[in-house]
Amino acid sequence: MPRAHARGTARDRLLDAAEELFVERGIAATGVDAVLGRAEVSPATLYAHFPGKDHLVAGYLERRHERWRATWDAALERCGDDPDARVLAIFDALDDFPTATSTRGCAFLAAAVEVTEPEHPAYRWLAADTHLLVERLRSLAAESGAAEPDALAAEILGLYDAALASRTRRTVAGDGGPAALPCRALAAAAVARHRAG
Amino acid sequence: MPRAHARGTARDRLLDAAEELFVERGIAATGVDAVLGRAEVSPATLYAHFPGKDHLVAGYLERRHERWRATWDAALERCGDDPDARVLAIFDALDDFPTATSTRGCAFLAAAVEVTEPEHPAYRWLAADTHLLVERLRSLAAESGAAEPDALAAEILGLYDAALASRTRRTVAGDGGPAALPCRALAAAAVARHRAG
DNA sequence: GGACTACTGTAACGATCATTATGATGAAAC
DNA sequence: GTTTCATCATAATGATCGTTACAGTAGTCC
Repeated sequence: MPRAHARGTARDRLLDAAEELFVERGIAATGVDAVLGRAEVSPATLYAHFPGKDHLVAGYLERRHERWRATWDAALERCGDDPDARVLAIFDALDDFPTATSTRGCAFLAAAVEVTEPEHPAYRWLAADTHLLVERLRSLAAESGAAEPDALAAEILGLYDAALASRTRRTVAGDGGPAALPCRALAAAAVARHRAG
Repeated sequence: MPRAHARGTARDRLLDAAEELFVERGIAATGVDAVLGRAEVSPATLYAHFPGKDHLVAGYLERRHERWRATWDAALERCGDDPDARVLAIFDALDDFPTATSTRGCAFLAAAVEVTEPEHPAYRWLAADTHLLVERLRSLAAESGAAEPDALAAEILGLYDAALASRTRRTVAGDGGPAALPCRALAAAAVARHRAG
């Protein structure tokens, strides 16, 4: 067993460091050396686990994608069978998600700014994030009795994106940022409206 | 007069090229050489106009900020004195804005991913974008008779951010993207609700 | 004990990239 | 006509950065 280090395996430490730094400073602005330093890992070990920086980026997004899915799953479990609560569970997950205090927006939309070529190994995870959100919200919207599940799903996703974008806006604008958006309440109203209409 | 070129002055061509490339491929991923090539400008000329790449980024964001403000102004003018239409004018401006067909989201939130240090000469324009949106929407919300102008402004800004985020989502997700969001109609409902409530 | 494994630290390599240097061109200003 | 100025094309410079190479160490397995 390769241990000896107090903070988990080298691979985990690399992904932890990559995630922290990529989210804070951006992917391109973060040198491999910075990741190695924070992870307390030597260069050879990084390249033993990943073919290159591109795949480290992909690994970071893959792990974050799975963590988000698990967080959302757990929030859904807590809702039991209440269809309305289940549609809104995405906002509970947003509060529960590790690094929920992040001052920057959606990590996948942020990565999409820097990873623009479909051949990039991380690109598939950008698509995976949107796919998960769209498909799951559509199912949940349908189960809640919405007449137009696609339209309700788009509204919920819009509120989700708005919540994350407002984090960035507050970060860059300081005091001049927007007021907090009551996403959950607005989403609940949307659910009711879509069932009534 | 220094002309001779069919596409405007060297400075304008530099900013045009920078804007196109930075929006398409990201700032860090775009080399100065690529900007020079598209602008048909020599390196010495670039550094005669800008102290460095950082200031070229700042110049690009400054010009885009002013263009957005002018587009919004024009949309407001067309609304005359109708307070409801004036709150919704931001969505008209979004349609009118040059490069409205952009497949990527808000250029300022995108730049905020890559420009994270407040000392960067472009940073102030990130803040300026949010300030303009927040302050102007707050004024317009108050003029529309909203009981809580800040809350209405936050909702409108949320719909604006949602509209731009969904562009990125559709780009990365292809067919699996979200349905189009009827932002203007949703915003109109929010305006009515805030006056009634 | 010896082979194996996961890892270390440091240094070098090679490519990329922002920036600077240089000398020349061509049109306007006086 | 000469000065001025914005511009050009090309090459060099210097720093950064991703990647590789190398020699060595500590613990596991048989």
